[in-house]
Amino acid sequence: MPDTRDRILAAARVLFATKGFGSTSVADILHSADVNAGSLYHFFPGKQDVLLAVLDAYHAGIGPMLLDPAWTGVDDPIDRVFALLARYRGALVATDCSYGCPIGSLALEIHEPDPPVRERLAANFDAWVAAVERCFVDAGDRLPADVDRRALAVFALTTMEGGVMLARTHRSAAPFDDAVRMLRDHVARLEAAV
Amino acid sequence: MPDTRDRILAAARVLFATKGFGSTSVADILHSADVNAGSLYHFFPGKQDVLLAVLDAYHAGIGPMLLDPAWTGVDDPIDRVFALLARYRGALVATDCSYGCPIGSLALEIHEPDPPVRERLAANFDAWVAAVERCFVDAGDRLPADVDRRALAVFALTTMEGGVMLARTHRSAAPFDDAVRMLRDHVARLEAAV
DNA sequence: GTCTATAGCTAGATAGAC
DNA sequence: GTCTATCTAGCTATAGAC
Repeated sequence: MPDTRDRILAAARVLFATKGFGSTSVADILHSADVNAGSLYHFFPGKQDVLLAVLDAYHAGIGPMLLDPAWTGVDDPIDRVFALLARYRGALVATDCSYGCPIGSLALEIHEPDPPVRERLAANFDAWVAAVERCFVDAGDRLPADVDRRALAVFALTTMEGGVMLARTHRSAAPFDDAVRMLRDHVARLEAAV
Repeated sequence: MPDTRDRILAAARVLFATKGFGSTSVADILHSADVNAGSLYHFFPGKQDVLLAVLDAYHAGIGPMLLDPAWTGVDDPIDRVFALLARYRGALVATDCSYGCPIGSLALEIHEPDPPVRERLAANFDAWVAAVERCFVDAGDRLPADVDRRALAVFALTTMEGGVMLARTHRSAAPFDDAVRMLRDHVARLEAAV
């Protein structure tokens, strides 16, 4: 039996990703984690603190939980960018295009987040961008020297997040694929321009 | 004094855009519109039906409320695309990067929307994409013939929505500007490739 | 650390006079 | 069409025994 605190976090992570933060009640978490209210409030001051811990877990796990699985067997730095995007596509189609990026969903759901929440959302985005920026940096002179690697990584993130948003709304991976195909074309043209 | 129903819709539109749907209570709408509960429930069966009417209003108003103001004095079809994106940037900076695209926010906030809600969100995205696709179609042979105009319009939408998401989270227009600059560069390379 | 029971509040929605 | 008062359900969080 895993640690109680971990069970709470695991349950909350799934529920926040599938139902959102506001639509997930503490009772939902308790039921899903098979835990009593007293235990949850023993470990966390309140519901928002559970969210903070979930966001910290995402941030800490971006390597082992997201990047490493996406990049096993993929060495080419530019292929890695699109392997990462393909990972999000896999999550989409595996859930009938209803599950996307949990960070993005929370970022738009919580309109006026308390500073600690917003900071953690931003930190997650920053870590994603830094990882992809690293790919583009590693691509070296395959990309024109004057191309801003970090801005290109931000562009990859907006493509993914916007693609997930449209795919979920249309319940179809087609808009996600359209956007990623355009990004792939852009990167190919950058490579051809060297 | 405007029509009561219109006052309700105007108040709900602002509240849903600034606070979100879930965080806006019926009491908030009543107070903001200076209307009593009996009046709201006379015109609408419930809160969700107010949302449906708001989404219909966005859809009906995409020309007069969004495209027309963005495109006055802008005749070049490709400039029109970026004038539209600049309009969203203006909304961002005017609100300290806390207000973005109301449709996108609702699309990610409401995780399992009832079919009528999801259909209207999709219809709003479709209308946006169709308008931008028209711009790229009007660009004619300034773009390579084999470029999918509709996919390019979807790409513009994902850039905008993703950019708004990051700008709001970072409370900075910089990521929005990064993404739009990359899109602009992509379109410029397409034009140069003809 | 875990359990049950419940406080205290706010939500969406309704009733019925006018 | 508009008003006030109110119902019922669900929420977060707490109390206090074990």
